[in-house]
Amino acid sequence: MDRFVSHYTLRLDAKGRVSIPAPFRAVLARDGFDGLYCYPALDRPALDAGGNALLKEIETLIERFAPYSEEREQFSATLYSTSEILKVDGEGRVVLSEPLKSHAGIADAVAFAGHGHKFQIWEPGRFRAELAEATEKVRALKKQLGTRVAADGPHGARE
Amino acid sequence: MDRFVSHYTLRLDAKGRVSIPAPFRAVLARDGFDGLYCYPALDRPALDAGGNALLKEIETLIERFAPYSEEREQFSATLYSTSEILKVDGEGRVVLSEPLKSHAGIADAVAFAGHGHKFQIWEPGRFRAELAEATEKVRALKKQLGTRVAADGPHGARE
DNA sequence: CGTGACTCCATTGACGCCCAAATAAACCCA
DNA sequence: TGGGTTTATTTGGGCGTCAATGGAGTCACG
Repeated sequence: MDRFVSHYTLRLDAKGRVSIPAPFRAVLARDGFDGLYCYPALDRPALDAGGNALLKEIETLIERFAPYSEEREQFSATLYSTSEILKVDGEGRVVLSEPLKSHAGIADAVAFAGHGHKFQIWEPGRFRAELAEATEKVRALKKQLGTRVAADGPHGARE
Repeated sequence: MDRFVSHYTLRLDAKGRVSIPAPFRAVLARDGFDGLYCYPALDRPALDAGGNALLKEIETLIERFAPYSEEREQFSATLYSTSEILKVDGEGRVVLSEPLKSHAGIADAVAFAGHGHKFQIWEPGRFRAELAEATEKVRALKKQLGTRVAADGPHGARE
């Protein structure tokens, strides 16, 4: 599989390290990126993380704007300067920097949530709330769409 | 990695030296440029810095104007004449000249901010302000993009 | 001879790297 | 199906290395 799927909650150790869930590591390995590309999500208290696939998405986003345009400069400045490439140790762990942790309100545990080509890192409590809210909205949307739009996933219950 | 990513704040020592962040040095080494190409950013109180990739970008920019045109002469005069090639000592440090420091308002510390193919050098306080402002604008822009994207794709719902 | 700049060396603190224990999951066989 | 075993993953800790910083020595130039 080459998609980040499901979610996992893990604890930080005394040195601030967290294991990236093994299934996610497998996806990253296939992606071929050395390290973990990570930055604060723009519109929510979470971190976006991934590998080359995520990097490519960012580039595509930036290239929507004309070269040398103010918008483009701001996009590349914001995204590149707030991004970090976290090193992954031999056991598959990373250390989140202070800015990253404070953006997401992370203290001693994190929730990893798959998003297909990338995944997000949340403070576990906030993630539960976000998930509940998002589920509500999706239900409403689905009702709007009327017909069966498939996929109300079977794996929501996991922790 | 061959891009300047993330940002770092470092202090100048009594002799006015600053270490270039190790990750940035690694990118420069791969780029193959001897020294650090540096000039005052045109439209903000910061310095643009980099290696061959930056030099190439400048050339491309100048070539957009017709040869011998007034604009071209002015561009090349401005960019090239205000540029400096800073020497990097054995420990990876540089000394910023007075004109450079005064353009950016730098006193005893600097912030290095990755921009992909180049990086910028800021007075730390100003950088924080600039980053906050740029992030705001990017949020707004992305919101616009998001609505547009949602109309044509299956994964618009997630952002 | 004085001034400044560059090179070289030393300190300190953080970080990456490696090895080991504990926990949890998957598996196999009776 | 249940028990026991094996494997994989997560967690903990110690040690070595590297990066950031400060200072001293050396050379070039005015």
